[in-house]
Amino acid sequence: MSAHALPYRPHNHQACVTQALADARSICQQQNVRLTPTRERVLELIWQSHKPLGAYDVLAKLTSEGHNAAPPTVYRALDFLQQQGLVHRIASLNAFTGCTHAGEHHTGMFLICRACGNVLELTDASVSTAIQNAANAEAFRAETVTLEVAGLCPGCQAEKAV
Amino acid sequence: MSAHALPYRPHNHQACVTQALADARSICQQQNVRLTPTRERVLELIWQSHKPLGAYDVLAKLTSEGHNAAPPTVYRALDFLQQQGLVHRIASLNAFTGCTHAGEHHTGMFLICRACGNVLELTDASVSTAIQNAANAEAFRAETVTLEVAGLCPGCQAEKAV
DNA sequence: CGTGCAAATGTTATAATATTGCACTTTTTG
DNA sequence: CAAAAAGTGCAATATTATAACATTTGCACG
Repeated sequence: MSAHALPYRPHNHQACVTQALADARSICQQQNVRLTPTRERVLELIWQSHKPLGAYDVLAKLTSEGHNAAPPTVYRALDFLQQQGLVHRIASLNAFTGCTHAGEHHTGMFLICRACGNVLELTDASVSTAIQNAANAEAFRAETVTLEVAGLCPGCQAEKAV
Repeated sequence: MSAHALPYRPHNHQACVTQALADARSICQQQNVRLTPTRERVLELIWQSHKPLGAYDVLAKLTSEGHNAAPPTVYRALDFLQQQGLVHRIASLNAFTGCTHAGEHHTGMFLICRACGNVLELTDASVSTAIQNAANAEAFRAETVTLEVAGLCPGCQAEKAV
């Protein structure tokens, strides 16, 4: 098999950003919602790496750029982006990360490296199925799934081994 | 099959509490750690229902009892109880719930009813296996899993149908 | 084209959740 | 008993998130 998943190895990250922004524009146009400059800028900031960013990190970057921003500015933009499926909130970190499956219907599963902080978003049918089955067995109607796995990514396991 | 799981139907909840406290005493003794009065009282408060309680809810109850408590009082007790596997933190709610599998090694899965607020903790081998497999497929070493499913419990589905 | 409504943003304040640091007390241990 | 370790009290503060209301912008419709 080839190398590790993108977040875990060097890559032309600018391409990730460009792609994400292009997807976002296209999705918002399809949905007939407005990707305003603030929203687009927040999305771009979130995409600056594969490490989730806190709302106040985003805020700091905005204000350092001269944008006249307050917390609600950022939270509104993030709420919008979440609704459009362009970013995800990582509950265990109180932070936000760009969605790498924008436009697809999916329940994300997040692999969060506790060493480097990078996050890989996956969709795995057998995981989703198992969760649904477990919920069904209790007659529980599942609506939203939060699945976040913390551990060590391949690269950081290697470092530790040295 | 019999009725729904405990949290979702009327039951003698005092028995839950009593059992939880007895388990806690036994576990702490085995682990040779101290279940001090404050820690025990916090555990008991957490167990007052199957609805997760926020740290500040616990704090309010403590102070209303005349206990001279501040936020660290509660967070320390909760940290201790988590370390001993006696309570779980529900990341998506910023709240805490009593562990119904105390003493067992497990990765919990939580079914959280958005209507009544009750939480059911499950262990499901096929879910755990599927998650491990998905992580392994990315060469990711999984350590801790946060799995929280929001939706409607059986009782609240029925109410809605009326 | 303008006017009026809805969506988005600006602004101030505050709520809710969580941690730090230090002093002091209690428990354990040698 | 003395020293070390664990636990607690307490004040301050950090971090995350929302409420409330004024203002501006985009856009459909007359």
